[in-house]
Amino acid sequence: MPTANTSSHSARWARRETTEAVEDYVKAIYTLGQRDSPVTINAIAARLGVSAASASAMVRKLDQRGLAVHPAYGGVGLTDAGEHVALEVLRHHRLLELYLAEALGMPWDRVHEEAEILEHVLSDELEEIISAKLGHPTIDPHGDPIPARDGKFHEPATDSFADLGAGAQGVFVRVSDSEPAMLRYLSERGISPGDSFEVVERQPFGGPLFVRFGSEVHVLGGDLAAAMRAEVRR
Amino acid sequence: MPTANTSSHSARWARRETTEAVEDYVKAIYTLGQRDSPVTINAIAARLGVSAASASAMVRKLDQRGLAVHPAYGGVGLTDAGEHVALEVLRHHRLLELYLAEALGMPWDRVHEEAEILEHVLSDELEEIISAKLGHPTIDPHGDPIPARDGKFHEPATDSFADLGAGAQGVFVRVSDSEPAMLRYLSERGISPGDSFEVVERQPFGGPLFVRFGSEVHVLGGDLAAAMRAEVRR
DNA sequence: CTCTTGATTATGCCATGTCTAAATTAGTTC
DNA sequence: GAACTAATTTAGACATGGCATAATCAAGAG
Repeated sequence: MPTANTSSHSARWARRETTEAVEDYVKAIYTLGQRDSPVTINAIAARLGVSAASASAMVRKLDQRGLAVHPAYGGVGLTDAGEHVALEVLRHHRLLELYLAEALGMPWDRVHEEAEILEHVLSDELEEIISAKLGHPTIDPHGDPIPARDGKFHEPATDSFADLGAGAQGVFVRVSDSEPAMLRYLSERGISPGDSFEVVERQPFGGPLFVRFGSEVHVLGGDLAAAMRAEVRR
Repeated sequence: MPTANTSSHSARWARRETTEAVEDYVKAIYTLGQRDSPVTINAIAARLGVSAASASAMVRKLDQRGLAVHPAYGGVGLTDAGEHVALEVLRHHRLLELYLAEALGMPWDRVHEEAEILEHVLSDELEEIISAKLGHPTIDPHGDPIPARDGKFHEPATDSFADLGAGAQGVFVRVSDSEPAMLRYLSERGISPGDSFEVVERQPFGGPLFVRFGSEVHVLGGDLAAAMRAEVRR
């Protein structure tokens, strides 16, 4: 006959005072803010696959909880607390990706979605253990930095392949939102995050790119090129 | 403007058609059934820390979903499907415990609660990888069997220390419900799951037991003795 | 100054799971 | 076999968390 109103939800969330959805929103705001500022409600809604109304409502909650700031009809930003949450989730995500791939040998096109689940559930203790096992890495195999436990850090800017011109060189960093199908397609062709490339040629009128990875030249176009992101050497 | 009614809940549960709570109930029914049959609603409620009314309602749902059977006012049992779920969760749990302890060096008094969380989230793929990494173990370090991916298996009966008499010998298997505080207490005294023991003497009137682990004799009584479970050599 | 686009409310729905209080049933005792 | 007790089940609600649609409302573009 327990008197405490301990719903299974509260039991589940007792471990952390943010829900999975809250973490996803905060993460979305953070990553969107990396590229485009200000972050719009619509962008968040699109990223998360919800209606604008829902995003608006949720962002208000984040504001009330002190995780985000959004002046009416203005851009959405994160408070320090919100950024802290975002970085923690991001850290979890990248450590997990790295661990799953390196230590467990999980194929690269799978680690993302697996990490997407586990990132919300990873305890601080386990996070620490994993980080230690990996030798406290500061960048993941994509070349993306892993946030320190509490520190901020500089997330290097990336560009979509669709925006690159001939002659651009750099490192293929990731597929935006890590579409597994695209990752798989690419890996079947020997292209993996972390690979260096050079854009050999670009067809006009939004046409495909000819990109050299190592000695092979591949043709990339359409949604694929748009989704692929590069850290460009400038 | 997505039209599909894809709530974050459904998104979360799309990965598995059972919720965390359902899995907990099924697991509780299974483990309770190991020891005492029939399994009563009250026992489930107590195990899960909810009211009997809640347990009753939930068990009805399990019945409707074809995971459990419970004749009105009768004992609760699992269907094949329910047992399948229970064994899967149990398998997850034990593999995780083993992995966390063996591969990641997490202290024993912590692995249980960590596994309690992760067991609900472990994908089949990751489960398989972990199992392989561990060499497809069939028993966990407690001495408890790890269910095969689909097979049933015999879970050896365990007895509470509180029920043992002088002269009883066996292996200390686990602390019931894995109370971390008790596990910690025991491990500080050099007693771990898997250790062999012999009951040297037992004080009458529900008094403490004197139990030899290796060469040391320890005194165990009260809730501790009641919570400790042994696989007794008969 | 209108028009379009993005943002915000106003409502409502649904799913999960829980609780308390009041029946009801089953089992035990006299 | 009536009465009592313990276990179980209903009845009735509530809280949380999140989403959607429809209809306003703000603001910058022309």
